[in-house]
Order: sequence, then C-alpha cells, then structure tokens
Amino acid sequence: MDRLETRELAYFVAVAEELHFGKAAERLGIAQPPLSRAISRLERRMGVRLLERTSRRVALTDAGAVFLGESRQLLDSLDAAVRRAQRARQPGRLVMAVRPGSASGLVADLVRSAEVGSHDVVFTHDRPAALRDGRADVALLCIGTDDLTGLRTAVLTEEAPYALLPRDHPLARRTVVTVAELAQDAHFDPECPTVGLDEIVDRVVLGRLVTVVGSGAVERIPSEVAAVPVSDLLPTRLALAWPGGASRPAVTAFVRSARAAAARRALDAKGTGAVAVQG
Amino acid sequence: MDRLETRELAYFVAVAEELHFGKAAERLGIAQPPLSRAISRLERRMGVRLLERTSRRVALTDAGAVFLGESRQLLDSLDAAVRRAQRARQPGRLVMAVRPGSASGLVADLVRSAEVGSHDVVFTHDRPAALRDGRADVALLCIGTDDLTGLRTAVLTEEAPYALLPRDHPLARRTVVTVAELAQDAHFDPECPTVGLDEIVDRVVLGRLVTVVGSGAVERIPSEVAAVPVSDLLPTRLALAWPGGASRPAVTAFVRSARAAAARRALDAKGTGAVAVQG
DNA sequence: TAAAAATACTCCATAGGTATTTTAT
DNA sequence: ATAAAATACCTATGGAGTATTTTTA
Repeated sequence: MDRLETRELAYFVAVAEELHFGKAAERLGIAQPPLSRAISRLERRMGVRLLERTSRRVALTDAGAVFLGESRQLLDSLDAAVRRAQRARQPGRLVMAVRPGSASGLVADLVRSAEVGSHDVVFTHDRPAALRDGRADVALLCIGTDDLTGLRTAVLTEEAPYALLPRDHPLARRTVVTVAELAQDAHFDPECPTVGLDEIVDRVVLGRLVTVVGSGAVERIPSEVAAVPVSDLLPTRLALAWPGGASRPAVTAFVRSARAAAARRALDAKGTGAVAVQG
Repeated sequence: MDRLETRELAYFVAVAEELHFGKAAERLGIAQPPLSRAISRLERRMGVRLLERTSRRVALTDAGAVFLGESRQLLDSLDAAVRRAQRARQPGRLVMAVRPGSASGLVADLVRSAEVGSHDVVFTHDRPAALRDGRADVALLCIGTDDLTGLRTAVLTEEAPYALLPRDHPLARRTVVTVAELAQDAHFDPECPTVGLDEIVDRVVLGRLVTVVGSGAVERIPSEVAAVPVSDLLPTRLALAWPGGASRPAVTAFVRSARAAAARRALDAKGTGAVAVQG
C-alpha cells in the first residue's frame, strides 16, 4: 500500500461532510466522477469501507467516522506545520499565548526570566488552539480545564481550587464546600468556561454560573463574588505548554528558564514547596 | 498556496536525514533531478528556505529543522490514522495498552468495569507509542514520566513517590528522603526508565540505578530493594490516555467507566479521597 | 578538477473532464 | 421517473527519467 496523499484526505473529508458526491465535488472544484474514483481507490488501498453508499444515500461507516476525525486533524496539523516552519526564520524569538487578564506575577516573571524583550506575547482565550495552529510557540494553561491534545506540558505550580459564588448564595459564607454541594446548584459547571475572567465574574454575579477557579484568580475578583475553597478537588496545575513533536531549542530553553522562575517563586512564597522534577 | 502532498513531506524528510540529494533519491527509489525540483518547489510554495545547499554541502536551516520534526510526526500520524480506521470495523472493541507487570488491582478493575471480555489488552513498554501508531485505543500511564505528546488523559488516581534504593544504600534506612539527597548518588535518575519493573529492580539491586516509582509498584518489589517515601516530589498521577482528536464513542464510554471504577476504588480504600472532576 | 546540485528536455502515469450507464427510491 | 453514484473513455498536467551544465571546495 503506497502512501495516501493529502489530496485524498481532503476529498474524503469533503464527501464525509457533505454526504453527497456531487456537492462535495462542487465544493472541491472538480467533477463528480473523479471524486467517486478517488474515494473508491482510497478505500481499496486502505482495505476498509469508509462510506456506505447507494444511488440515494451516502453514510459514514464506523471506520469512516474514525477516519474523518483523523483526516481533519492531519490537514490542520499540516497547515500548522507550515506556519511554524515559516515563523522559525527568527529562531530565537518565541510567541507566548496567555489568557487576557492573566498577566499577574507568574506570567510577568516568565517573560522577565528569559532575555528581556526577545519574546512576543499574544493574548487569546483559546490558547491550545493558538499552539496547534502555529500562531504561538508556548502557552500558559490549566491542566484539567484546557484540552491538552497534541501538546507537551511542564507543570509550573499548583493552585488550590476555589468555588466562585454570588455573595447571596446559600454556600457563600461557608469556609469550605464539596463538589456534591456545588452540584446542587443548577448553574454549576465544573469546567470553568474558556472566556475571560471578567466575563466569568459577570456571570457569577448575575447568578447564572457557579464554577471553580484556581487560587491565582481569587485576588482578581470583586467583592460581589465569594470564593470558597473546595475540599474534594485536586489542585489545578498551571503548566507551560508547547506543541508536541520536535521542539525548537528556544522552546526547550524557555521551558527550562520558566521552571527555574516558578521554583524561585515557590521558594519566595512559602519557604519550601513541592516542585515537579519532570512534567 | 495549494496544499502540500505527503509525498513532498517524505521527500523532504529523506533529504533532511541524508543531507545529500543523491543518497536521498536512491533511498526513495527515484532519480536525483526530480528530487531537487520537488524540494525547490516545496520551498517556493512554503515561502521558506528549508535547506542551505551548495554543490558541496547540504544543511538544514532553522525553519528546515522545525519542519523536519513536523513532517516526521505528520507521516507517522498518517499511518496511525489508517490503522485506527482499519481497526474501527469492530466499533465496540477497544485495545488497551498496559505495562507488563502492572495488571494489579487497578488494571483488573478497569477491564472488569467495562463489559467483560469485550476488550483486548496488549502488553508493551512504550504505551504512548502504541497509542500513537494506532496499535492501541487506550493506555494506562504515568503523568510526568511518560511522553504525553498528542494524547488526551484522564487522571484516575494519585500515587505517592517512593525512592528505590539498594538495601545497603546509606539512605535505605531513612523514613523519608529528598530529591537533593538522592541526587548525591551518581546513579540517580529522576525519570524512571521505561522498562519493566523487574528490570528496574534488577538494576537497583546491582547498585546501578536509584530512581523513583509510584506507591503502586512498592508492593511488587523484593526485599533486596528498599522503598523510601520522597518528601519533596508531587504525587505521580496515574492516568488513562487515548489519542487526541476525535474519539470513538467506545473510547469515551470506557473513560467514563474507568473514572467510575477509580472513584469506587478510592472510596473503598480510604473512605474519602480527592477525585478529579475533569482531566 | 571532481563531486554534487541545478537545468533542459522528453515521456508517460495518472488526475481530471465528458458522456453514458446503472441503481434505488 | 428521477436523482445520484458508478463506469467508460479521453485529455492533459505534472511527476519522473536521461543528458548536460553549473558551482564550489
């Protein structure tokens, strides 16, 4: 079996999405017969039926559904690969993606810890996507909240989990709460939405959201919102993330200096803190 | 810029590895001139110089080094995608990769927790690779030791870190040790080697290795080896991992049942244990 | 000057187009 | 009866081969 070409993947994705050879061909800017042939050749070479088709209906098989997801990801990765190579012309310069409103102590420390001014910072809510599509080289994100697909991570620090509640919520005056108690509230969302902290605060104030954030965010919330420690959740781990695969030396170096900066912070803050040796 | 074809990636990888157009062409089974042309067309379309070449020397540019890593990964992912689609003909049946010698309580629980007998188990040391190359659908591995590139994970449980030392080691009779103390030993390796537990034990007994493992392994080591708690390391997190990208329903279901099984274990063992809501 | 990459040209394999047939509703 | 996929056949783009030139250590 010789190697599949990306063109074949794109053709398959188009058909799988349209579930109609004619429409798919139109979208691809080719005629229908060559598309039919391309798909059947693809199936023959893979040895798997991807689409169940009659003259009236086109449907994905189980194998086809799997291959659709894989193909989409591969095509995206291909674009990202090109963008990263293009950006690598300035080998030492990195782009770091951070969440707007998170430029508190840790981020500032990180940027300063590397050579000052040599790196760029891009602010975005979807930091994992920025890494995947090649817009950024490193990002600061939360293990457990963010989608780590295809990323490597190095844990920098841990944050205790705090529930955010409206001031007048029955649990707002507790010294500690459990997930089970929070789950009583219809607006409880254990996965903190990936929007800005300001928006999260707004939604909590309006009584439309109860969620959990790391201790780092607590000092940035207004008095209308109560932050109560959650007893039965693992601490959130804040990690530096970068795309999987072969890393540029500059990335490796940045990760190293970030770990050092985080360790220094931990010592400054608590005297002694547990530090990950390898993440 | 029209889309790059996998053939072009394969060509580039060959040249980047051989650093010699003639040798690369031979390896690819084509003549040298078409290879030269393919590479320059690739560079033209990407708008980046990947190889610095004179008639005497071929070298990777920074962009080329980045693109080499990306290309290798893409080609591997392509093979994996095909294998997964081929295996998806039996949609409900999953393959789980586990480390030999780890079929203790947790793994047994997991397999039993799903429908009995409906899943396969493959034993391998390099579990992440088994996921990436499509041999397995899910795997049980350690966050911090294993390479999580391209994988999604769900933390099932935590294990306290224990140093493995020869019985006659100066630190062997301590009740607790620190990383700094362990690092005094020339054979200390903070990243536990990815070989079988039996081999690790052998190397420790022979005085050629000092390393750290999770508490789960402690009950499986012989009396020649001392296991001492490490005070300043974060607990190892044992996680279920599966390939990133679109997951099959069977994978999602298995992850859910695995979490439930792990939570049950935690309750059985300690009465109450902290449980991750989302990983 | 010698080894190796780039050019010039030629050829053919195969992607793609047009016309038609088959099939299921 | 009709919409849509498959098949048959033809065309032409561009990938690959051979011969040659250019380049640099």
